[in-house]
Amino acid sequence: MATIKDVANRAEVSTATVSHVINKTKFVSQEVRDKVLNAIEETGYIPNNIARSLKVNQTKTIGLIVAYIENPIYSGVFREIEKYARNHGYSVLICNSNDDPDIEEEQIQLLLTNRVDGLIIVPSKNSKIPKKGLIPEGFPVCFLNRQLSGYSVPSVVIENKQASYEAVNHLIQKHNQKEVGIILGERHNQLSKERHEGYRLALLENSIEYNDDLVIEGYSTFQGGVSAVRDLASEGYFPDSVFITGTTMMLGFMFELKKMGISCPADISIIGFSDTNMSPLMDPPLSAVAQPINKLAERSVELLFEQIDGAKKGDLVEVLSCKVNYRMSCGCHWEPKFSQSNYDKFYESVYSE
Amino acid sequence: MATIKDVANRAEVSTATVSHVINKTKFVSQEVRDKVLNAIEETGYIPNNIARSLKVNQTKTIGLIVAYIENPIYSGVFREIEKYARNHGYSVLICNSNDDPDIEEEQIQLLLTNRVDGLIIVPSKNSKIPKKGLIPEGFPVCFLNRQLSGYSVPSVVIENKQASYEAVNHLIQKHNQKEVGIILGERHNQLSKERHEGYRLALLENSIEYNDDLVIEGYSTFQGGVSAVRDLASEGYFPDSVFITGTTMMLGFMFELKKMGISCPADISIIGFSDTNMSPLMDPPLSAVAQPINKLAERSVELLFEQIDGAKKGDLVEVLSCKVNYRMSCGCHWEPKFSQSNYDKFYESVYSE
DNA sequence: TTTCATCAGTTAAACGTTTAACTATCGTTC
DNA sequence: GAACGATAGTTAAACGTTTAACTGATGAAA
Repeated sequence: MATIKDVANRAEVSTATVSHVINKTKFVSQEVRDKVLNAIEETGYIPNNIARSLKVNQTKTIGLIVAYIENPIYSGVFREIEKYARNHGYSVLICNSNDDPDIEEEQIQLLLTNRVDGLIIVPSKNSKIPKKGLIPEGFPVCFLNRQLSGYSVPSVVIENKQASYEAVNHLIQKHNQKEVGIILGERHNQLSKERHEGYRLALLENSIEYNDDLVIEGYSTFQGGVSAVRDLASEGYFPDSVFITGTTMMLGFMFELKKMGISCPADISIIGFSDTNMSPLMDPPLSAVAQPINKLAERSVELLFEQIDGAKKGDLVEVLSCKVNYRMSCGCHWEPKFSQSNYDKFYESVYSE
Repeated sequence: MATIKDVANRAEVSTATVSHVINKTKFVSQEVRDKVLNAIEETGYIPNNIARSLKVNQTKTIGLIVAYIENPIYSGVFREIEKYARNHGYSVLICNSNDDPDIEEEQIQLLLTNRVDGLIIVPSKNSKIPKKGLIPEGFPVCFLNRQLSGYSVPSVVIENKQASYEAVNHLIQKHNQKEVGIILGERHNQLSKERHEGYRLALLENSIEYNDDLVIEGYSTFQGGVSAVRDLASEGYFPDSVFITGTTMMLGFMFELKKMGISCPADISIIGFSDTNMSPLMDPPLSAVAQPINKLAERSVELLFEQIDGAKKGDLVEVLSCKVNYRMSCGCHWEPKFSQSNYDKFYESVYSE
């Protein structure tokens, strides 16, 4: 493969001149420039970014580690991060940790060894990233969507409590629901705690007594959603509405509901967490909390870039608020209007094969 | 950041020795090795893969360009490719072309400049990758899922005709359907042509007359699926079954069906293309053609590695057969059995937040 | 005519590794 | 004790760039 030397020889100039025309770092006369450009054309020269990176000590690459690339949230986040990064002249090296702390650690190693300029990490659930030793002091890092305490690393997360409050409050105020249940993943989990808090707050503000029987752990599984329906039914009374804090559980819940002949939203109102592109197509179209994918991506990259540019961010936590999309599963009126919406465009492109 | 020199100084050995203990390329006495290992520990040395790549002239990185990372097929393919690559000591740089030929070209440039050792490309729909000039002669490349003719590049694709034949034949033979429709994307499109062929073959073999009124273009859109229902209904007769060759169209079709009060599978049997993890959760659980994601990923990486190791592959086309998963939408009997299946595991992990 | 700034290009060191070629030491063997 | 092979480490060039420092030519000002 041709090098800058080959180009220089062919154009009968020095490598410095070639470098300068490529990078526009110094004025080069039209005549010489043309010679160089021709030589590049003729030799099929492709600049070697590896050599460049070595010399300038930066790779213009950022590393991204996500738990599951197949989660629409993360594939969306990746798409946005990559777009944003590319617009700023950066590439992204992405790794899939499978939520495995060991793989996660290995991947951090790998990315550091490849000298990425910064790291955006969705920490794995049982992350054991050492507080020091693995990642050099002061290295640009940003946590995404999940925060880890005790690190001097900024994170950008979503406002779980507010989202939960909003959804539950909506059920109470707009649909006059008095018995609202909530299906959490695992109660002790940080995310669940925050969502639980928002739930309690909404009850409190509407002077509804808290009833722990209506709080169910679904362990984020389909089966958990199925069981939740049974649990609620066996309590003798069935709540008139429920806020389900996970997509999997929601699917299980809906599935079992249908099986038992309980109709939504007639018999029970539902709001889910994590609005996806499937939501409007469900039966009934699902009302759900939408995570601000774009903002999540944008802010994390920005926080990273600021660090790359030298700013210290400490353990700053940036909290992004969520929007709840109300469709039919909570009892709202909603029209699909697919023809004018962008669903079509989305599906056409994304699911076209 | 510490370099190999710092380590060498601290351990009071040469850089060559340090290199040898890191890479295990030469015997080093226990005593010296320990000194080096300690020095590495003490200096917090992280090997610089950039420098290494420059020297050994390979980056142990492969480039992957997909059309849409959010398409579950491609995020799945990516996950598998990354896993497979990592097991062979390779990283993967992935780019999202958005099916835009210009972005695609730019990204190929970028990856080449970053000296990836090989390239796996899902060509964009209107790909204008130049036959020569952009990618150096003999550079390891593999096309994935879509093939481009006229290039000396191997590809791995799925057997569309066979899949289509199988699905349609199933409708005819198992469910005794005489009028089977097919919804294609665009008729002139290569994929559609192949699927169309499989459809015709199935009819022919079962001595059913071909009727062009039952072949509908849905342009791979949700709206196209909606229209297809209306078109078929307006023909006066409604087919008893239909093979829908795209997820988006299938969603639109199902949506409109429900709206018109046509029941599936009682009134109409449906088989879709592209089985996803949503299929079993649909109402009714969807029968669909499943693309062999793992094989697709594995074979493409293998083909690439063989080229990296020096083999010439020409324009070899590797065709992978698909499996049709028969659930309820075609009229088959099917039991969810979620508790024992791996759906739960999948959803638990992937959609947990 | 001298001085000196500007211009357009060159020289060569440096980035952090790898690795072929080399060296010094120590046993063996005859 | 000479010759030699094995062992364990070192030396230094090379990979393909960038870029500070340098050079030589040109022309304007004093």
